[in-house]
Amino acid sequence: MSGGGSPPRTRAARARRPRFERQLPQQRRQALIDATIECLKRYGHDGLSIRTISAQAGVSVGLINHHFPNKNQLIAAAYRHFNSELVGGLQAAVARAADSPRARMRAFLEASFCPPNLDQDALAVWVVFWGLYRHSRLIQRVQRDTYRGYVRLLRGMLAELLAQARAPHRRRPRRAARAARPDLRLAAIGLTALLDGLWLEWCLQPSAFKPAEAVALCEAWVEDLCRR
Amino acid sequence: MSGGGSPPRTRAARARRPRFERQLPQQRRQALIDATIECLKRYGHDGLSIRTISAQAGVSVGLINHHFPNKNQLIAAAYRHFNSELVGGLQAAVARAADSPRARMRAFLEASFCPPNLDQDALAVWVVFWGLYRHSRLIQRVQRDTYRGYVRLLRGMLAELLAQARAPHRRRPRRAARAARPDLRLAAIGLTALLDGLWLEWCLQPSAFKPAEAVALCEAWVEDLCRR
DNA sequence: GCTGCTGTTGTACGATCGTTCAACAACGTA
DNA sequence: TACGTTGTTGAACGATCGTACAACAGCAGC
Repeated sequence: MSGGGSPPRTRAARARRPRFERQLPQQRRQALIDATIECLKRYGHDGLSIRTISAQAGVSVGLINHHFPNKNQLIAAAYRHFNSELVGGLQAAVARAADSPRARMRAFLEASFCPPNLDQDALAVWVVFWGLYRHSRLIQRVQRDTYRGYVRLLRGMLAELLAQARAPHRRRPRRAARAARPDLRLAAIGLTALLDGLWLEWCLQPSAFKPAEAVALCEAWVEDLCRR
Repeated sequence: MSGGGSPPRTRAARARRPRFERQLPQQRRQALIDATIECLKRYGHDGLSIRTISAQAGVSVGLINHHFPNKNQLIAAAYRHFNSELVGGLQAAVARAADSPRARMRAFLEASFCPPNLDQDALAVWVVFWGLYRHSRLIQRVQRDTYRGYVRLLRGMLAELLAQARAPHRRRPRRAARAARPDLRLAAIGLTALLDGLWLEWCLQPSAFKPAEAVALCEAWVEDLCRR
């Protein structure tokens, strides 16, 4: 009770309680991006308001326009961060795995069907971003930039698996190599679709199946592909 | 100049140009629902405004609240309509097909990968609805009601196919029948995922592959499933 | 032609939106 | 300790949002 509740009078006492803390632009920008994603998780599309985000970040309404030219740029930056977190996490999981094509694929699939990727809140965030895609060139640009890394990762693993599955046969080496190209393209499309579809389905209704079953379905698909 | 531009004076002339046309509530409700979906296609989430929708429908702002208790109810009604159009269209396509499990499945897949279902605008509409899902009990209710019909349709076709594939073998009839249950469940989950994922992928990037390739990927998946 | 009902209009209201900007204040520097 | 830079605040602005409501008007029935 010795002055804790009453406003301080001396300069020293005032200095102990600064009304705000200055931060480096880089840190503050990241904090605003994190707040944006948190608001999306909590309130969906309605969370994309300057006042909601600034309250979540614990700053005033004017600060956002000091660090970002406008709201759309902040949203695009949040989308970029969200995307790179996903791709980076998957790449790290693959890098941690054993040095076998099958083990790498398994690590990729298990990371895809684990938190924080397999999360209902995460789906809610993705879906709001997708809803902005058609009418925002900024979002389109981010999507184009980040999707490339994802496709490259998945295609690389599929190519390894297919090469390994075909190598032992040693039949028609030239024709097989030529025919493998369109197969790889369609295989990547199919696996991506199965993966995304299962991920979507689980998030919409987590009780429908277990994550391990989703991994098994994907592995069965890859197995059938290699056997063909 | 004989009175065409000047305002009419007689009652008969006035009667020729009624300022609006009264309609049955049922018709007007449907027109408002159609306008809502059209606005979603054109403007995305920003199209979900009373003024945008009423302008699209060619009515005043007040009319929406005369036919719907509030905006959310209109959106939920639009979601219900959009869902039933999809499921109804697929059911009709299956009903038109030849009386063979394989032909029915093919009709279902081809209808899934044809306009008006395979449409970038349609995806934009779906995605906005999904973005509302988490925080709107109305949307959740509609989803629950309509998704049932879709699952039943797809499960029925898969069950036919699996039964036909296993019947000729005539082996372990009892154990096969018992083991078929979990297979059917997982099969429906997997096919739904592949279907939705491919549909999503095509809408996001139509140049990536042809609709026929998507159908082929699904049929290959079903074929592998029956062979197992 | 008149009346009654009800579908329809359009203004009005309070709330909230994104953005601007002058003033404030934290903190490195001299 | 005083100064200057600049991250930060918060009131204010005009625009737009969803909804309410009183007045209007189309059209059927008498």
